[in-house]
Amino acid sequence: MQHSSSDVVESSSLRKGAWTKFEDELLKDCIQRYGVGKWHLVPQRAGLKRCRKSCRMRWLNYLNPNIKRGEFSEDEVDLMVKLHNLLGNRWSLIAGRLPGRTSNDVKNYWNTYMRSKKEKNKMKEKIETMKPHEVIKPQPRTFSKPMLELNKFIASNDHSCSKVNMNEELGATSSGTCNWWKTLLFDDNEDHNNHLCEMDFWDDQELNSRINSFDFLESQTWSDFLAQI
DNA sequence: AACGAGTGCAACCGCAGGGCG
DNA sequence: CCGCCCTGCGGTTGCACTCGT
Repeated sequence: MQHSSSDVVESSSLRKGAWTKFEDELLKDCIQRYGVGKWHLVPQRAGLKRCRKSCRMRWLNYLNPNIKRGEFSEDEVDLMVKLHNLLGNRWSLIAGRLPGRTSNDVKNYWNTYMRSKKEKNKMKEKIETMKPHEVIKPQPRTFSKPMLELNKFIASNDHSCSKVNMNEELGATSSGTCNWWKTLLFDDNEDHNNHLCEMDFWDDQELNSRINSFDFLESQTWSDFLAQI
């Protein structure tokens, strides 16, 4: 993909780095006067020596009055984790379901969150490797069954399975048989195979609490949810 | 007080995709 | 259909700040 000619022109003699208060004021004034959009016109209209991308980013991630500041609440983190399990690194989509949060916020938070989580896992791993009698099980290198089931689900275009259906399915197979949706109950998607092994140790209470954490799907079907996305 | 490591987040960069002539 | 332009997204970087030694 070639860069547009405007990008090349913009890159010369333009300011970079941190925004000053004065620049912020100019940008705010411009947005208030002309509204959001037409970013290629914003630097000229505002009298800013910044590229259009920089202006857009500054507005969307910082100056926009709808942005919520401060730490993420437990609910927000919870929802973020679930959405990430469903959508992957689609930060803008995830941010779209977290009112007042920007994709940059979500992405930054997630990277921090994942970093601390990985370190925790490393520590856990270290402790586990200290066991003198450990037996190392070979890990399957192919797709796990749940992922294959998910593919079938997507291919079949039957997205009508609601939380109720999931619970019914759980009731039928809670004894350890893998169901594709179970992988969505994890807090990350780092390694499904490891999770599947981990799942075998869940008791019914743990499994039910994971299922019930899907309350945000209570009133909608999967097709509703996917359609919204 | 000084310094280095760690952390959080603003900002940049490259690219993909859609609209339009 | 093709090429150009614009917009927006996601990965990455860099810097300021905090904290521990």
